[in-house]
Amino acid sequence: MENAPATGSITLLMRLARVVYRCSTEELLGIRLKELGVLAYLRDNAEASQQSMTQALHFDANSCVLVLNELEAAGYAERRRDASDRRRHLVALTPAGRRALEKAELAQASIEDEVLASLAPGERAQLRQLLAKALEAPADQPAASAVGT
Amino acid sequence: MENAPATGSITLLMRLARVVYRCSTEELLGIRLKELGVLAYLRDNAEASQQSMTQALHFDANSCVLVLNELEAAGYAERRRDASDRRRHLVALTPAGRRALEKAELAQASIEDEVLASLAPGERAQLRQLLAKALEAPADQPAASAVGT
DNA sequence: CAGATGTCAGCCGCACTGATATGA
DNA sequence: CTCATATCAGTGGGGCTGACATCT
Repeated sequence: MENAPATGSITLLMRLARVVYRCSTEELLGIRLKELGVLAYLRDNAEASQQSMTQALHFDANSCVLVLNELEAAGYAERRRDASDRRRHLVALTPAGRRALEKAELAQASIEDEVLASLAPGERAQLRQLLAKALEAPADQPAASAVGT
Repeated sequence: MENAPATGSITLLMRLARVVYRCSTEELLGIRLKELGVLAYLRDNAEASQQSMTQALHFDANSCVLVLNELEAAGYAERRRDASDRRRHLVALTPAGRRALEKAELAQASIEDEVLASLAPGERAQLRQLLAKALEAPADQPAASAVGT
């Protein structure tokens, strides 16, 4: 009988996330883990607005601003006004940012190698696909604002 | 050629973790997400020492103490001295704790249902297995204490 | 005017560090 | 004395909320 819930996926995910977070130090990556995520997004989405970033990365708008402040100060990203809508900032990766990203991803690969040490290469690829697919969804609905106060 | 790194598993994992964290409010679960993890561990490991908890859950020792303080105050867990080694506390789930856990896991299941909405049931099971397997490993080695200073 | 976008200040929860107490 | 276990206080980061400025 399977009335033993055996620990939900969410709990497992958060455990793994803690392990990853702990291992992903700035010393190893060169930049912070959050910054890596932003830079990776900028590589694939040049000229992105900050709003699209926050949605795609599931970031808080404020976190986004703060990270971009750091990235811009470090010379890794640039904010430019959108000429067609001057409320917006278009964010772009700089060459230095690209280099920092590549370096960070190299370090991250070896971290991933340890964290996922017990998974075979095929399993890691599978995990990656599943994560990517899960994130493709509009999975943000707080699910029960109707639960109420 | 695949020189497009296409966003690492770690980055994806942290993104999903943010989504999960955001959705897993105390209002929905009845308890905090961290507490749920601890209660779930206690269900499967009665009479566990706090040290074994921190290792298994990848928790900080201090976080562990704080969570147990809350759980004990709420009447969901109990700390007892180990008679054979009086330095240790043996932590046990109370009946109330079990009920809170079951309620929380029910809520968590529906959260999981939304977060993983774009995954088919089989894929969710697969994801769960992969996460569990990844956590089975001694994947904690900081990987480069030799890098630093 | 309302609405959208981005920025900033402040609060809270969480992880980590270092110091302390107790017991083996 | 040492080591292990647990506890606590303090610090740094991350995420969130609310107020504000700018622009459509």
